[in-house]
Amino acid sequence: MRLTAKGRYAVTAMLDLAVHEDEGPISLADISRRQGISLSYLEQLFAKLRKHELVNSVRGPGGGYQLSRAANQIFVAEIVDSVDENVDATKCSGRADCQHGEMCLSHQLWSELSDQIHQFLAGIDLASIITKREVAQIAARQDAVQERVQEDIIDEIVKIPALAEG
Amino acid sequence: MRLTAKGRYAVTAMLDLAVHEDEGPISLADISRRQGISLSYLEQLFAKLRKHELVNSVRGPGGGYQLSRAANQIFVAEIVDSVDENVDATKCSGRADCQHGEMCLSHQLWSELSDQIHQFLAGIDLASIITKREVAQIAARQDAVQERVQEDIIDEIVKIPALAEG
DNA sequence: CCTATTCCCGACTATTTTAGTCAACTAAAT
DNA sequence: ATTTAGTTGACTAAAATAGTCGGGAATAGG
Repeated sequence: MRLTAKGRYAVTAMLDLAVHEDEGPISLADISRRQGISLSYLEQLFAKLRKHELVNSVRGPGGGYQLSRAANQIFVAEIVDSVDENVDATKCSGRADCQHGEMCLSHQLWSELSDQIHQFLAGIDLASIITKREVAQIAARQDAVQERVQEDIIDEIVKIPALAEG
Repeated sequence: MRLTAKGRYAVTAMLDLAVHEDEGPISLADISRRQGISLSYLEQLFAKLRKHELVNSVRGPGGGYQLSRAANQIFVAEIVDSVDENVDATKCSGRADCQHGEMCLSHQLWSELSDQIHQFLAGIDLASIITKREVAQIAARQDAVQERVQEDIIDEIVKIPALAEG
């Protein structure tokens, strides 16, 4: 799981779509103007969002993009994953200098951490972000999530194979 | 909050320090060898970790780096923040095209999300990652024992004449 | 049909970040 | 003194990010 400005742009744009959901298709030009993201860059991002079926497109005058599902069925993790195209995965599987295990340990520790962040973002949908804008509500709900997630990560970490000597 | 390979390297290196905590100062050369990170790149990362007082340095032969605090007092979020040097903050504070508010809404939504991720990582310390893993090793060993016992029982069962099929 | 709008697509480019190199230097231990 | 190892800064190659450009193709309205 990577978190960069690219993902933020995508989530921002999707939030814009969700907010203006009832106005019919929203053109990228509108999003560009409202969110301060260049049109061409939005085109690249939406090509990926469309490929991952998070949005539908409508061509022609009055056309634009719409959410492919209800806003409460689209989760932040999906959006970030769509535009980040994460390729690397474990990164040390099958590598020679990973044989003595210590390196794999760290990789896996990070991987588990990353998975937990992913789960965290997989639990947050666009609608909940928009409708529950009161900070206290969001914070309270996510504290509960956070607690569970932290227990989970410990559970996952204890499954990691033994560490080689220093 | 950004999550990239850079932060992963830093966390990996800090985990290495924590694991070998009782061996005195750990040289970057050791970490480089064990974790497969280039020495010079580690130097850059540790310059920042040192600046943020997450590690202490010891010069000369037998020198190296040590955690500046107990491993259970060093949290993943601190490490990531140290090497990422996040500068941008709100990014739209005081900008002209943010006057009509809509852009600021999205920025703020993302900002809140980002804060939650940060809080999540701020709750995970190095020690909890490592100590729980040791518990796991014991558990894994016991699992292995239990497995063998079960196999033995099955071996015995198949030898019972009454169960032999015609 | 024509035309404006808008998505669609690929190639291209500039900037920034990542990751790493190199070299010279300082501190300390033997 | 010599060796080990941190400290610093300048430099570079490669990748990702962010954006540009130019042409398409679909479609609504006239």
